[in-house]
Amino acid sequence: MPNNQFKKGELYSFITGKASTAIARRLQKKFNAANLNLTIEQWSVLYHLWKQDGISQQELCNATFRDKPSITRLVDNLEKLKLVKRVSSKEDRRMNMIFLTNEARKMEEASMELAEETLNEALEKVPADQVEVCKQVLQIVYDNLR
Amino acid sequence: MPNNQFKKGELYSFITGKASTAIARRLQKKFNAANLNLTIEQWSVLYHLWKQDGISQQELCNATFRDKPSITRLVDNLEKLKLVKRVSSKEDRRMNMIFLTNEARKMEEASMELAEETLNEALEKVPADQVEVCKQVLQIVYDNLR
DNA sequence: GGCATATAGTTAGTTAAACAACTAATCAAA
DNA sequence: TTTGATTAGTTGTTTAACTAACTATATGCC
Repeated sequence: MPNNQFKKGELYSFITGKASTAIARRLQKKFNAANLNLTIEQWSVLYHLWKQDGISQQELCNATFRDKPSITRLVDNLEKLKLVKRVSSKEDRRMNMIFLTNEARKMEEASMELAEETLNEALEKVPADQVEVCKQVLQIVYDNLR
Repeated sequence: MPNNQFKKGELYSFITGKASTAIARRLQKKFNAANLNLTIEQWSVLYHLWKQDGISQQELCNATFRDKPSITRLVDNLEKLKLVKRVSSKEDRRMNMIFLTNEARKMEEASMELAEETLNEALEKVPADQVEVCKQVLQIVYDNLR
């Protein structure tokens, strides 16, 4: 029984993701306090667009680990906020290429600073090598379940 | 700078909790396949009630790390499913004590088995000592942000 | 007793996730 | 070239999270 690492009563927080929920809530509060009118989910889409925009909604699905309806609605809301624009592709008219507006580009620096700040608060007093192990475990978990 | 453990580009999955999302989705699929008509959130409430029922909604808030409106609605839906009952306390009439029905008690064993199964799949190929480190890190993160 | 304050829970409104069913465009193969 | 399958994206429905505003009960203090 090589993998019975969880006895009853220990599995709750692993499944419910208490830690990542707490991180997301803290970051959301920082956004609100800084008058960054963004949800964490919207930020997670912009995060990938800041690295490269002009990608399709399907590529955003893969990058953000969300399904297509979720991305449709997130892009809807980001468009309402005038942070992105849908441009239908000329090569394949099924596809929408998603582009950032200048407004959205301006938000990158401030929001990324708040994200790093949040993670540093979250990881206070955790030795770097343990953080590394934790990251690796979470990556394996993700790969195991895909 | 003792805590700058995250360079840009590494923080995304920590914040978005990709791993715990994947675990929850896998467990939900197992519930559906087993005709357990339960959401993961409903299960997370039952999880605490199986340990002890007859507790207040506020105690459920603390146990499940949710706010009061969330618990109100979860209890609403669990009541519709006839899995719990609200009984207003005689000592303090503001409080609802939440009790399991027999129906709900019957679901404990099967659902907990599926939860353990899910975690074992998630943690396949992860050495037990690394799982331990990961759990400790996530606990510290949670404590740091409370 | 009466008033302020705190606590328990509910309601309303917005955003998002999951799933199923759908449209439209593309591609592949007979 | 037309038919069938695949891919990209949208829409509808249910469940849930978060905030703010609300009701009702309890408590503490004068």
